[in-house]
Amino acid sequence: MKIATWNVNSLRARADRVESWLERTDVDVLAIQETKCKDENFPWELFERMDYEVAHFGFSQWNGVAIASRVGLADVERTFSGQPAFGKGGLDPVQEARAIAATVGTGADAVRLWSLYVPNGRGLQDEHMPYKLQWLHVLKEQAAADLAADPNLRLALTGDWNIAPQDEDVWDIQLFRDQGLTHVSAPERAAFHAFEEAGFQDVVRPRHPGPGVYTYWDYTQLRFPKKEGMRIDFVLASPALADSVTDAWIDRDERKGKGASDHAPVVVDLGP
DNA sequence: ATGGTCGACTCTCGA
Repeated sequence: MKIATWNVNSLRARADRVESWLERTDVDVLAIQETKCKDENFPWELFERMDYEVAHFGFSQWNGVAIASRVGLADVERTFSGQPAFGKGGLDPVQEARAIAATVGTGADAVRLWSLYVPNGRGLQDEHMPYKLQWLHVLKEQAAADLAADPNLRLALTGDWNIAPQDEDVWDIQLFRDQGLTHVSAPERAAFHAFEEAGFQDVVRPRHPGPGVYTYWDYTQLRFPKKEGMRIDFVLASPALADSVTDAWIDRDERKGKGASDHAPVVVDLGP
């Protein structure tokens, strides 16, 4: 079973790309982030044509997450337990469409999989930053509790984490430091590492160590042709799931050409 | 062979 995660930056704008990518790569399960649509605008027919079941969680032009699977899609859950809502300036907090889960595969091969779009944070002093950190903290607590309840759990936390955990995960760490940019700060990295301390493993990095290995390149300033990217999309696997990984890679080629998302897909092969 | 934002949607914001 091959699983993948991909921030598509609008599913409608990327529909042709997603369809041809699914045909080409033969993945069984795709976790999607930034669908940027509500259900009524979702390209359901794309997945029907391809014989994938799909579950979507999106209610505006912002965020939006989905899971498509051709190996079963059960027990869909929208938002994780205790997921913080974002409230600003005294307005009512809004629960954003940033997390959806499903059980994919069957029998001993079944995987509980989350498609996650972690809040960006926007700025080190922005009110979105404590929201991001709290969001991650609660998710980690939930995932750790799930794992404690069943140490053999096959759990995949996949998506756009909006964190570069190591200095080599950005093209110029000094630039990020000098400009006080997000994604590399100590609190963000601590929030990410807490998942690793809880037993979850990045299953791509061991197979594709850096530097210079990225999953995202900004559209501006020729970042892609200049190889100036960030590694911010991850598949974190529980120990039992990590044990069954046979291969993992970043499909950098998908970032090429006109009409690409600014993120590349990340693919994990769990074997036959 | 990859090229100087892009996407949703309003007159701008989020990434």
